[in-house]
Amino acid sequence: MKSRVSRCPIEEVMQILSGRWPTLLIYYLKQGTKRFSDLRRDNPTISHKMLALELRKLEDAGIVTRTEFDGYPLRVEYELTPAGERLVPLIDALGDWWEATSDAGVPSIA
Amino acid sequence: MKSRVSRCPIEEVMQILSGRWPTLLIYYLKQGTKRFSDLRRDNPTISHKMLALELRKLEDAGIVTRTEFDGYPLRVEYELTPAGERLVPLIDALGDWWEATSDAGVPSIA
DNA sequence: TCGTGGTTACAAAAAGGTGCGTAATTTACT
DNA sequence: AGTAAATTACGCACCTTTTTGTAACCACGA
Repeated sequence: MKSRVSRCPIEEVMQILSGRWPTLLIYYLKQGTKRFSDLRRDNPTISHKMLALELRKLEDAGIVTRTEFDGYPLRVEYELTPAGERLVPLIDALGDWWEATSDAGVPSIA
Repeated sequence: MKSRVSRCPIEEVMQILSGRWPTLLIYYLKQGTKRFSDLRRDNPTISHKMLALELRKLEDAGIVTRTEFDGYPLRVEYELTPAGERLVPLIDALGDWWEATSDAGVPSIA
């Protein structure tokens, strides 16, 4: 999804949150500051390329901060911004909604 | 995104809502019952293949109902389920969040 | 030589677009 | 009256575009 079709804010958010990783990364980052390698350990199936790309996307969107500590082994920390923290409950609400609807069986009949 | 990496409900919702179309279709369907061709007119850049696929996905997820009226030119109507209507405010909240954070300028400095 | 946090190039996989076919009936034209 | 064409909501096959994975490389030190 490289370009937008409307100027709607909803489409813009979905452009950022779409895909497997963004919400998962936010989920792990709400536990606190994480380093690149921490996030790779948290979900081992992401490739380092994808992790780098997704983190950049979240950074550009103002959801995470990237802090580089220059030193010997080179250390970078990722953390949710205040805006990112405000996003967390909204994502959780989606998860809750899904749990509720799938618990209710087939909603098209009920 | 064909398979899941965890059993997390958030990942499951994102599997359904990811991409350009799902939220847009829900947006138009909250205006009321729509037919296939209505939805194509609402957003002209979707192909009929994509529209059919996305509608099936939303149907399987219990977000929309598909009602087939068999007749001469064949008529099918799509409508939000109660669960789908409960989802609408959550999506709107994401849009509002995005508007608020992007209005605030660059959040990484502010 | 390994670990850190990447970038780049190439390849594989997935997503998406295009156009054709379909069924049944109305309408349009001759 | 007979024929052709249009409508509706797709499914299917083929092909292009986009996304993602893989692997290699980088610098810097312990």
